[in-house]
Amino acid sequence: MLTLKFIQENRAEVIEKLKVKNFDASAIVDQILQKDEERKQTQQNQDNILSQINSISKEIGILFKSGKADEANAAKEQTTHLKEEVKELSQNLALIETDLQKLLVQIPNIPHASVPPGKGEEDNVEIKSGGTIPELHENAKPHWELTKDFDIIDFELGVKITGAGFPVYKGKGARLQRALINFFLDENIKAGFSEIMPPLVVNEASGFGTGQLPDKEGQMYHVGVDNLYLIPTAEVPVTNIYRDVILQAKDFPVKNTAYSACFRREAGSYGKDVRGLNRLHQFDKVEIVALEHPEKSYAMLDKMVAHVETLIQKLGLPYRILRLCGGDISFTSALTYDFEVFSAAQDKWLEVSSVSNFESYQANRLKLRFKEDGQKKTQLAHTLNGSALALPRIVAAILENYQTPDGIKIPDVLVDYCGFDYIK
RNA sequence: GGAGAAAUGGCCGAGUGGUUGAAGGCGCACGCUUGGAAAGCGUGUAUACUAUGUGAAAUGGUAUCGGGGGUUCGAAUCCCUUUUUCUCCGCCA
Repeated sequence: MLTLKFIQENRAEVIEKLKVKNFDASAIVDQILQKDEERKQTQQNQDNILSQINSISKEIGILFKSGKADEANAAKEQTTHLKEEVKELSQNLALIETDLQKLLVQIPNIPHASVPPGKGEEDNVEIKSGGTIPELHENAKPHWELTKDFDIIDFELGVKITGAGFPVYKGKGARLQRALINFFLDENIKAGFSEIMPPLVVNEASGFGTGQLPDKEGQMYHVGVDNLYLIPTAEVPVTNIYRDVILQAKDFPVKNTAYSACFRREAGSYGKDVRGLNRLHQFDKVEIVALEHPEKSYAMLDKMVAHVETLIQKLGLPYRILRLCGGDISFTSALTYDFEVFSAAQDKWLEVSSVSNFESYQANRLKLRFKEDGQKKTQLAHTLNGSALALPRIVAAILENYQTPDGIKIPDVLVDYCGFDYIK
């Protein structure tokens, strides 16, 4: 979330810039500013009274020590009405603070100046493309037929065991999966990210820290008995490593990568692009997460985008990079680049990565701060993350684009990881 | 799952109702000392909100001793609750 201070000092700018995200912040910003005034007033009153009580208490202590019990007992009575006042004020203050919090959480992150205006995905701006779209043979098939023909991914079996959207990877299909995970992790490590194996379930505080809670609650699987959530992305546990942490400026950049299974309920998205591997409830993804100094976070974003691009290039897939418009960018992001690969048999672009700079929006929720050398003041760090990469659609594109009349050719970089060069 | 013990600052560790944001030590920073270093000496060393205020600073108030709640004029200290850790028992990949 945005900091109160920022909203106070940049009221007009906040409202103006959020228009790019098609969000009218004016009413809510005013409510926030008003609530905060209330909060300050109430807290000042409370602090004053507490201060009085504290000093009376000290006196009482001294009186008792010097044997003046009578005077001490008399002093006690002074505090009774003060205590009542404090009780009321603190209850009030708690209410005001929850209200304020609820309001603050409703304001999306400010989009970066380069975010194009727009309503939806049709307004995203293509900034780069690469690779060549293959010419497929006559009998080319979409991946959901290929997976069946070669018996490498079994969707029906997943339905039996769990439900729709939980495929079972078999034989070379499973092996390809593992190969991709290892390939991505190794490449990320070479690019300076250090590997993390995080928990796959997180608590409420972590869900809040990265912005999934409270608003996207319905998108996560919830383990009710223990009040835990299955992670929708490794971003959640990995970024939360740094919740309530104060770094030194010299610690930057912090770069982590993690493979995890990801779980998404995808409530409300049935019926649209859900065939085969296009949209799953459980899928594998390798994530990169970076923490950076505010002055350097956009340079880091560029590096991350360039790195993700090399992964796709090494796999030999046709791709394009989009700068998301205000209508398509996420609530918490300031600037996002999406990567899409072209899946030839479906004749369709599939999103395989989303690389974002959240600036201090997540950091504020996380209380992730840093200190400049020798400075006492803390500042919020910037957080960034991206997929590098999400597997299912990469697999879909590999299967479709690399299919030949003789079977599916494995991209060169994966052959050693797979231990085979064709799926026949 | 059952029984017991514990949780204090960057770390170790004292502290069972009264000027305790918290002894002492370590670490760290700065200064003195030195040809330089070590040792020694001195000073400093949490976070948030807030008031006054500044070029920067500084000073005051409030809160925080795992989390939440309570008792009390006053809580690190007493009570309740919750989480985590350790030990023992049970179960188990």
